[in-house]
Amino acid sequence: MAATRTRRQGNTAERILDVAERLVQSRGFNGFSYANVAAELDITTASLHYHFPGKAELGEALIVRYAARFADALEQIDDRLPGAPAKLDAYAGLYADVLRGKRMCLCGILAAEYETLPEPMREAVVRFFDDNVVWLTGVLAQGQAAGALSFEGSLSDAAESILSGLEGAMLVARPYGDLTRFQSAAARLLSALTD
Amino acid sequence: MAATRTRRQGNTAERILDVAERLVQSRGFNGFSYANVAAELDITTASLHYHFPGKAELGEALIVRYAARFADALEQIDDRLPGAPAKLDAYAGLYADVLRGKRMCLCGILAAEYETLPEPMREAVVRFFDDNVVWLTGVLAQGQAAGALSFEGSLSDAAESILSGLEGAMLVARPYGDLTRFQSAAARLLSALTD
DNA sequence: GTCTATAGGCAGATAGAC
DNA sequence: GTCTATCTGCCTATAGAC
Repeated sequence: MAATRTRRQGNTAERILDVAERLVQSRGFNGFSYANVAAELDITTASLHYHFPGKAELGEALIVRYAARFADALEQIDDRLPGAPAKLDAYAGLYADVLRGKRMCLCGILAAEYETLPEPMREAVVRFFDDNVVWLTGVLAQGQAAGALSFEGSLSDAAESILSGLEGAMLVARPYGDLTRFQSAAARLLSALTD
Repeated sequence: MAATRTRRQGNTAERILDVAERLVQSRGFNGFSYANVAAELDITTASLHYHFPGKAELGEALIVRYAARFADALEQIDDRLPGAPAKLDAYAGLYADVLRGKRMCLCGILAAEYETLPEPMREAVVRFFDDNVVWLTGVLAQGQAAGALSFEGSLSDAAESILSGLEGAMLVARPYGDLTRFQSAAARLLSALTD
C-alpha cells in the first residue's frame, strides 16, 4: 500500500526540498544557503548533508521533482480539457499560480544563473524547457488540426515563443508584485494564436 | 574641453564597471565577487572599495550606466529610423547584440535576483523597465497613428508584452547558446503587431 | 589611488559521537 | 538520522602605509 503511516509534513528529505524550492524560486540558487534551509526546519546543516551530499545534488533533486510535478500537471490538463485553447489557458494558469506565490518559475530563475550552475543542473534545466516545448507543440498541432488555432511559422517556433513569453512575463512582473501585469501579457500571447 | 589626455581604456572606475558589468550579465549579481573583478584588472579588492564603497553602490552604478547607454541607443533609433516597425526591429536588435555576447540583459538578470537586491538597485531595475515601456508605448502610438501597426488592448499593455517577451526570449535562448532561437521569438513578437 | 595586512562573517562540507 | 565541533575557504569590508 501507499503509506503505512501518516506523514502530515512528509519525510525530512521532502521537507528540505519544499523549503529549498521556495528559497530558490524567490532568491535564486546563489541566493540561498544550507544554513537558511536548516534554520527554517530547525535542524543542522550537517543533517542536510546527510540527505543531500552537496548543494549541487540538492539543486538537481529540486529540478527533477519540479519537472515531474509539472509533467503531472500537463497530463491532468490533457485529461480534463479537450480543446487546445483551453489547454493553453490552463498552461498559462500554472505560471500564474507560481507567480501568485511570489515565486519565479524554478527553471526560469535557474536559467538566469545558468552560467554558474553545475553541469547536471544545467542539463535538467534544459530538459525542462525541452519537455515544455514538446508538450506545447503537441497542443498547437491539435489546435491547428481542429481549426481552433492559427499561426505562422513552425509549430515548435510558436511553442518556444509561448514558453519564453510566459517566462519573461513572470520575470518582469515579479518586481512589480503585479499579477495582472502577467495576466495581460499571457492573454496577449495566447490571443495572437486565435486571431 | 572633453578629454585633456588620451584614455585608451578609460579611467579605473570605468574599467571596473566594464568588468563587473560583464560578470553580472553572465553570472548574476550573486554570482560574482570583488575578487573576480580585481583579478581581471590586476588590482586589489581594497582598490575597488576606493572607487565603489560597497557591492551595493557598484551594482547601482552598473544599472545607472547601463540604463543611460540604453537610453542613448533608443534616442539614436528615434533619430535614424523614421517608421515604427523599423524602430521595433532595431529595438529587438539591441537585445540580440547583448545575447550575441553571451550575456543576459543586465536588468533582466537582476530581475531574477530581485528579492536579494538592496533597495536602490531594485528601484533602478524597475526604472529601467519603466523607461523601456514608455519608449515602446510612444513607438506603438506612432505606428498606430500611421497605420503601420495594429493591435488590440492598450498601448502600454502591448509595450509591456514586447519588453517581457524579449527578456524571456533572451532568458530561455541563452542556455541553448542559440541566437536564432531568440531571433525567431523576437520576429514572432513583432509580426503579431503588423498582422 | 593603490597597496599590505587583516578583520569578521558566512559559505559548503566533513568527522565522529549518539 | 541528527547532533556537536570543526575545517577551510571565500566573502565584503576596513585601517593605515606608501
